[in-house]
Amino acid sequence: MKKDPTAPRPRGRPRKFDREAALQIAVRMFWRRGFEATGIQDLADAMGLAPPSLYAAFGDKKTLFREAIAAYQAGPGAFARRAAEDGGPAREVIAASLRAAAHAFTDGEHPPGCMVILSTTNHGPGADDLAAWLRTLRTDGTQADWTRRIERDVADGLLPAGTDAAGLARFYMTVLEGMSIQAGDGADRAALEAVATLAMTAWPAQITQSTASPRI
Amino acid sequence: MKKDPTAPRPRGRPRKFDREAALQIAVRMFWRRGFEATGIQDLADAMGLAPPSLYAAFGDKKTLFREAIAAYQAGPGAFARRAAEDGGPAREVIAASLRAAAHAFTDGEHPPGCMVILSTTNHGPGADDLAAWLRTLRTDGTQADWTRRIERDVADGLLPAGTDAAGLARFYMTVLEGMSIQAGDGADRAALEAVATLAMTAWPAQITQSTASPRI
DNA sequence: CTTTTTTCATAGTGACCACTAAATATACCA
DNA sequence: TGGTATATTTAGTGGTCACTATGAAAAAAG
Repeated sequence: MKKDPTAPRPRGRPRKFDREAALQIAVRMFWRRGFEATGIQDLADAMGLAPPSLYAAFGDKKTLFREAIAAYQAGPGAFARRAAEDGGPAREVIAASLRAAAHAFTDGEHPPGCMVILSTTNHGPGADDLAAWLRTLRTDGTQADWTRRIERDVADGLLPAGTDAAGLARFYMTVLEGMSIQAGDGADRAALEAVATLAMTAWPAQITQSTASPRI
Repeated sequence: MKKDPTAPRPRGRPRKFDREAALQIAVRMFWRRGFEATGIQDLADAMGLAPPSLYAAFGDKKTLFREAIAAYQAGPGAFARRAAEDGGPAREVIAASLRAAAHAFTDGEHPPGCMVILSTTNHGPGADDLAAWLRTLRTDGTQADWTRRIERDVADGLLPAGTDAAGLARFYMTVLEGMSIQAGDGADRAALEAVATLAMTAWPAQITQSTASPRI
């Protein structure tokens, strides 16, 4: 991902700002204020550039916002994906995600809460498309992934047959979404961890490992 | 609350619109789009008035917003207060609140979710005061009320000594806040009721009525 | 050197924002 | 009927919005 020092330099005048650093500034502003309340002028000022340089580097405001969301998901918002990578049972994955969220939402280095959950909860008609896109990131992303993991555990006999996988996944997504608002309202790390722990006590009775059919 | 027909009519030219109906329109617009994404022009158009009439009747935008929040709390947002009025144990009050929320958030007559939770989650620097006010409505309102009820149940012996009342109240507020986002994302009434039911399974083991000291 | 390519800073564009000055209309009251 | 008080309509105010036309500056290529 680093740039190749042997690569030929581009032809024109080199830009005098760090595009990646400027993108991180956009992430933080959109994260804290949302899409509509963040102005191009605010972004350009914080990045130390004039608006034309911003437009040349990132395109229009919606394009920049989409890239900022992608950068969030690849960086500070990667906690859920990382928690899912070990491929363990759904209960472990979700518990780890909520714990990681409690940590990430209160790390002091970033705005509180999850950018995907918070940054278009309010929007005018001009941002309906962005709001719909973020909604699919929530429901077809994390929540659908959790649903599939729970279904797999039911198939494996780890959870009772008849378990409402979609409902269970929605409950934990609801908790994650609420934790984002709580973080914005000032809840500290211990408070969010307590919320996560309490939420996990709602998990259905697991079938003991001895009676469950092992996964191949 | 109805106007007295024997009261003398006011002196000047009577206004030709229904102030209460106009306020309800403002409630719905602020509820759906939030404070900043709702324009005075949009409000005036929807109410069928010109901006000066709106300013004469309601004052500036922030004042109208505050009145809209008050109207929401007195009307569609009164479900939590109503659920609390019977004065029963905290578990019943909170369970009833979540059930009522699942119903209210999906009644089809109003925007989805809770206005107090949703309408300033994104805001620019110009609305910091409104956002802070709504935060106090959440944390010092419903959440603090639930905390006091849980503390009372602990004192009454209904819940184990050492129960983290503030943490338990925060957990259920987190669920309520998440339900608001889920409602906006399209979760239907049955889905939200399932979330509420699942959340209540996290309630700590109650002490049986026979062993608990009765409330005077 | 000159030419080409890209970025830069200046200085705007029209559209919309919350909000209002001024004139007119409609009520009550003396 | 005239005076007063309030509401209404028209037509704006300055400010900010996202966005850009223009030309100078800075690099590589010839």
